[in-house]
Amino acid sequence: MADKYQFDGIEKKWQRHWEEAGLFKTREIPDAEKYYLLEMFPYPSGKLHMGHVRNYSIGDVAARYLRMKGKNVLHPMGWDSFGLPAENAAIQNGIHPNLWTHDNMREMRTQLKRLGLSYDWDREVATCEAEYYKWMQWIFIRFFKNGMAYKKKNPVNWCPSCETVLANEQVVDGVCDRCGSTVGKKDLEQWYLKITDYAERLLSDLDKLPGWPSKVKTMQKNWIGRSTGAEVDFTVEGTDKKLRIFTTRPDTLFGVTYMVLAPEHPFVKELAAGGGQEAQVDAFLRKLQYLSDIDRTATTLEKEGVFLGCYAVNPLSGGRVPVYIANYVLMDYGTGAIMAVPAHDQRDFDFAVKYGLDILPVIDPECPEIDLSNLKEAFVAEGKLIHSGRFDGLKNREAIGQITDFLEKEGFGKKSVNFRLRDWLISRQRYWGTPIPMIHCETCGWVPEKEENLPVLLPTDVKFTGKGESPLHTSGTFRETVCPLCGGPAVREIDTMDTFLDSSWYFLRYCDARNGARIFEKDKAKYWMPVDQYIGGVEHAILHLLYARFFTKFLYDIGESPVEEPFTRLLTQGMVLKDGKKMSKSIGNVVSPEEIIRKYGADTARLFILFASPPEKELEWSDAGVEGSYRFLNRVYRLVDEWAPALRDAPDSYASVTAADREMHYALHYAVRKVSDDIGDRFSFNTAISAIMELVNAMYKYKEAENRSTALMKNAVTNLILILSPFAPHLCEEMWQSLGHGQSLYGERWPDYDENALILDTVEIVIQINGKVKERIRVQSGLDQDAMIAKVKEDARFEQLLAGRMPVKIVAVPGKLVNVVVQ
RNA sequence: GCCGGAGUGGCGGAAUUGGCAGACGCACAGGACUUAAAAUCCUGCGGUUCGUGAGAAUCAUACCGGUUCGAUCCCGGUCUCCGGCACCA
Repeated sequence: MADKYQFDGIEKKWQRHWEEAGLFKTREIPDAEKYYLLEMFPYPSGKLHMGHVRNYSIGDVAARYLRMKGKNVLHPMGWDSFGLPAENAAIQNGIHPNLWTHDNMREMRTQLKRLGLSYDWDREVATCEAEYYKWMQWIFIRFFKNGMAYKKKNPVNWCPSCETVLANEQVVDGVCDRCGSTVGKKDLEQWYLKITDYAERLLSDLDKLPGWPSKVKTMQKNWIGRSTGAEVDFTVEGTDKKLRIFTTRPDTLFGVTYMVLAPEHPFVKELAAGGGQEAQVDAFLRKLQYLSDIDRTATTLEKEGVFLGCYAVNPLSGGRVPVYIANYVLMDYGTGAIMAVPAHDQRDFDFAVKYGLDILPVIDPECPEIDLSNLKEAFVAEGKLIHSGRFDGLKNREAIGQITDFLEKEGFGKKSVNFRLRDWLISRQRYWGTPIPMIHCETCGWVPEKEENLPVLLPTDVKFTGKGESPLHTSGTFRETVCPLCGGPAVREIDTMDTFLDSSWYFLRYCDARNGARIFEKDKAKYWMPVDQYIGGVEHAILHLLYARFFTKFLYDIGESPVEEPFTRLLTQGMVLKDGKKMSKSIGNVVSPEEIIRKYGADTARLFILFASPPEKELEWSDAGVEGSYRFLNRVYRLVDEWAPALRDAPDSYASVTAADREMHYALHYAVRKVSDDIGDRFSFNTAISAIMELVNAMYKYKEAENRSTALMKNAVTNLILILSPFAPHLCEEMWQSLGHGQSLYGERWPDYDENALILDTVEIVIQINGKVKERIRVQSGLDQDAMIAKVKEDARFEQLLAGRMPVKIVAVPGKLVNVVVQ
């Protein structure tokens, strides 16, 4: 007998067997209960890391378990294969992104297969393939035709030396992180998706997702950021112009002492004209131009602004207030203009102090410690209205509604809801992404490509210089085309799509991945959707998961998606750490999955990564822990190896005769129940594995017992292999075969357990005095409270425990304990 | 600043949410096997005090308080760490 099991041969043998037998291919079977299990597909960076191993091991255990429970499980895999790294490789090493990406996909596919993951590879998708992005373009055109995609001029970060657009992350302290030049703004036409039209539904439908972690739902709620308030019109003195502002605090309207417009507000030029402040305004605007969006909106940036030279009139109080522009007001939230109430808003307060503007309290804190005539900071808590005309004396909470109603009645304003969520800027001045299938014609404007002409293929004759706009403009063949409407000369959009679009609907495509005629057959999507369980990193809690929900809702609205919410249950797995830190090349603490698999095998890698920590928590990598998991699998192997010959011809049924038999019988059924519950209900894989370890310990003990039953041992070994098989599938197949089975164990059903086996004749109960454990006694099981108390009173040690004190009260918990309360 | 989450042995974690705190594993120690080592098997393993000893007492789930017969779990406060958002009017 070999000391250690030969994992390498065993694992490769069964991986080949599964592939050749097509064991994990999935069809729609109308009568079977479906289960769609999905892990987030990877970006093909080239090598699998431990985070992938963890993510896909979690999913695979669930998939294998559910199949054995008789579910028709869809478990697909694919590639989020457009993106910047491929293009950087092209710029640096001259490798075409397409080649680089496909090499990486091949490499990683091999690694995934080496982990023994039970995917249906026939449904594999890669977002960079024309057969996939064709439908991405089709969706975009649907967005456009439904008025959900629009083009808008917007300032982007532009490096004058590199001649390229920069992402916000590439602008550090106002300079280009590649060449150090000062980054400026350039107005470019960019495509947007109107995700804000869905803000309300994206928010309220979170309540329909009880299977999501509340943490993720809260993050999405905050991101969408719904605020209710009012829009109010202020007239600009001496003109008929109305300045519309948004406020969540209409109760403070009488405390407005100035107004502020965003520097980009369309009225700025006009209002500044003739006010005598033109030069200052101009200088201020020029200064802001050189700030990146990130710096512009940083809280640390000092509030700054200039007087526009004009005044506005408060519709309620009739008061005349100066109009400013300032860096702390944003054009793309609300109306791009605010009323400033320094007494009750800290930002306005800071600004007012700096520029010597009036501070007028209109809410009385009714607190003697606060001196309203000399505020040190804005008062933002509750109170009663003062200096507010007819609304004086109202609680400010009530005043919000009453003042809003009054504004509406008088035509000065209206109720309003605002979201923090912005429309989704999807244009990327990049090559390796889905071409936006739009064409610009001088006479017809922006026109979508005809659907029968899709896909708009990415050209291959482009240069990767890292300079200029989108590399697509260097293609000699791509840009020039004809207008789909009028047939006149026209040019194609050269920007590509944000890759987050590609990953916003791949789960739908898996339902019918090879369909060349449609995005997917709706019947097939109807069979599989929604995804019953989605598993991935928490870093996607906001963007990816929000975008995927948005796409699903849109596709639902246009009659394509059968569901409104894509993912019923969500598991966000924790990070894999080494020495308390995230594994990273720069720290040099990366553990390579390849090496672990070479040294210990895939089964050990899977087992360890699931045993070391619950799935949602961070996982501290431990080489010693891996050794432990490896030892355990060897321990199982030796046990089965020793017994297999004797078990082949042993009978299946047995009677528990000895005490050891009864213990073994109990341990077996306990383990089956525990593992079933832990995998099926709780996704608590670490405790499932410890339950299997306990079973193995019990079996080692039992095999030394006198008069042990071979039939009982056969039952124990058989069930042990079955319940371990989701975690260590290769070893379990091998052991299953060694018992004389000719077929894969993945044709087997998950074992049942017998409730009766878990009922013991006697149970140990605890005697407590005042809640402290004093004694344990064995009583027959099933006793009611009175019988338990009687048993305790009979016990020889009871009087001794009381030590002469009188019981005041006795509490009994059936099957568990009796607590005697004494003075 | 605002919103979440978490603090349990030397370590990873368990206790399926009010009922025996520390399952299972790692590390460590002792024993068996071995010429020896590795591997394997068995045993022990939170702290303090008492006892030669089987054992007994007592403290212990970040800290302080509360509710309860009983709190790792519920409530109030404090501290620390982690995550998200961050001039959103």
